[in-house]
Amino acid sequence: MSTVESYDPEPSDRRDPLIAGLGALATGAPAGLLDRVAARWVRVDAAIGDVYVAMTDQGVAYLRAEQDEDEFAASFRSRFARPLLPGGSPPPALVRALRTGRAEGLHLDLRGLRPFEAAVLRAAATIPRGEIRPYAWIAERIGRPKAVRAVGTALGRNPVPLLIPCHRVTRSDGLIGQYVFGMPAKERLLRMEHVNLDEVGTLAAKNVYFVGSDTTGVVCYPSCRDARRITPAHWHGFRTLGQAERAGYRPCRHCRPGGAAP
DNA sequence: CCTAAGGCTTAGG
DNA sequence: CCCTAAGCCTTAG
Repeated sequence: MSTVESYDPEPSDRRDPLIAGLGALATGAPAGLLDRVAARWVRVDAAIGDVYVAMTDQGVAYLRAEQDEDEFAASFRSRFARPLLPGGSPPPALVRALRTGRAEGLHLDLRGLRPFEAAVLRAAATIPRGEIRPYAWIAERIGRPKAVRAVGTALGRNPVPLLIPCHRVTRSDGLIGQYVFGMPAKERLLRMEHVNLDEVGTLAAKNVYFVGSDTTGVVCYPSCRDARRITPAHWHGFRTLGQAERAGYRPCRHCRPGGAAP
């Protein structure tokens, strides 16, 4: 910190770096220091209703749909050791992200996450709007194929839901799965993003979890944008990825069923 | 530091 | 089809 470096200690301070450091803190704080320490909260109208959002100087750090600012502050403090101050009006980029569901380019402050959690969220962030992937897909992608349940736990702790679209992660058996804001909200969000949940359900009822085209020999998750273009005459459903592969299909490079590496 | 319990799951019986 | 327990990261104790 420039304050500490530029501080000219009194002779008596010279031997003790701690005293010198404390002294530096006592001299004038530079403008902006407060915002490097404190977070600011704002309220934004999101697709699921009003949410509270905390931002640091690095970006958006926390988003929750609490009842009021006190409740939000309490949940923020139970997780972050940093003061929370009122932040005025929300940045346009944030408002846009929460209204459109497109968070590209928005800065997030994800410091403090465990490496596993960070990996899970990074994978979740790659799921395009309008598509869904299973929890097991994330587990595969991050190289922990059996940590499926831990993936759910990590997503449940997503500090910035909506911005990192954990609602696009659903169960392998075709059910929606749990969600921080509740299952109904998850379903509403997905329908809003034009995920055809009715089709997903219909297929699941028939034990179809993968679909392929016999012209391209490519197999996809049903919600994959490429799967939605398969001509009915060439459409084939599969229960497992293995069955599709045995039939000569290879995983789609876009939705990467099974979590295949790039 | 260690153990236990529990969570936005899933495969297998 | 329902039920169980494996499996694994976190956190509470």
